Amino acid sequence: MSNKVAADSRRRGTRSAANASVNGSPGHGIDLGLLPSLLGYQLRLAQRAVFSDFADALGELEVSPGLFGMLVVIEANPGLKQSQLAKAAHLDRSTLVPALDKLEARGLVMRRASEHDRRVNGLWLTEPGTALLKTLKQRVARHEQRLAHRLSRSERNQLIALLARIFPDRR
Amino acid sequence: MSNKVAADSRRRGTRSAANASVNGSPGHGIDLGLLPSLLGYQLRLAQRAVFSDFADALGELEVSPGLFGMLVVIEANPGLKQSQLAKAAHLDRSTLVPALDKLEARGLVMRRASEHDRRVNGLWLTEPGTALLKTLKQRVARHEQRLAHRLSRSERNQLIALLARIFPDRR
DNA sequence: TATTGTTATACTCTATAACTATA
DNA sequence: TATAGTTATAGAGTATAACAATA
Repeated sequence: MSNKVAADSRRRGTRSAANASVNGSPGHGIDLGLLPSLLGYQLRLAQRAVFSDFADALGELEVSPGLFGMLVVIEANPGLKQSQLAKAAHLDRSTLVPALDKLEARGLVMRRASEHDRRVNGLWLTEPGTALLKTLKQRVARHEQRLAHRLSRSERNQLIALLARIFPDRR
Repeated sequence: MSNKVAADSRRRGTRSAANASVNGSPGHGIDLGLLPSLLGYQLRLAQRAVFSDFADALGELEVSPGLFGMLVVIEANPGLKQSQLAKAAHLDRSTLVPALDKLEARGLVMRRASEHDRRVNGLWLTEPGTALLKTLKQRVARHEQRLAHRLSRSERNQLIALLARIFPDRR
């Protein structure tokens, strides 16, 4: 059976066994088969590494990548409504509620009912929210540097460009 | 404040507003600020797209990327023990238990107690498990093709290589 | 009727701690 | 004592369905 895997790999112009030792793959002697040749697999590992490093970088500030993104988007679009933020974050509007509750409870974000349409909550950063975000951005910048320290700037830019091209149109 | 973001972007040699319209970013007119210039953000979006396409590709077979990976590794390492599979999959050994329960309940995988050390379960694919995995691999190959249809083969290979280089040594 | 925010609920994925049976 | 597998439990993160207020 593993010759079948090898055959598949040969056809694709990759070699999984070789990959396994070249690849950042674990040194525990387990054969990962075709996994290292799969985009989805590499993406999952890379994201795991990135999230873990992000958490280290922000440390005691206790802001997840998702919450950081929300702060950035609110700052860039003061007064936007929850449903707009949900769409920008690719989240259901019900999913956003507890996240905003958290940000509001920490005094970083304000919901303010619209005067024109009283169904709507506009979202603003508070002054402490703006201040914290400034610090967060500095840490995130350092995190990005650390992450990509094995890549040249042009490789990093190319990586981002390649990633951005993968998305199916629908998403 | 958004001029600050722009300044950051300028310093980094990227332009987030331009990115936002070039990037597969949403057409809902919300400014994503510096997010599109961040590796972690692009990685998250790319992984979302990949997982969704993976699910479509495997459809009624109802096998997640994680379960697929386990089947591949068990096939490549017949008889490996649970703790080895957990390590290869970057999971706690307790996390593996319900996943294997599922695979065993579906008749795809067998746990067999070792004769040498009765604490150990060796893992094997069943005959139906091997047969299903063959089908899964075909679907995954098509999924990978579909995913990367905007990239040339060399771009795809380069993307995988760049991703593999991001990992911090520790992981 | 449709939209906005909310609640209740549930599902997936993951981890930690404590247990058991072995070694 | 240490290891392998298991259980109980909990915490993110996410979604769907139904609701109240408002348009």
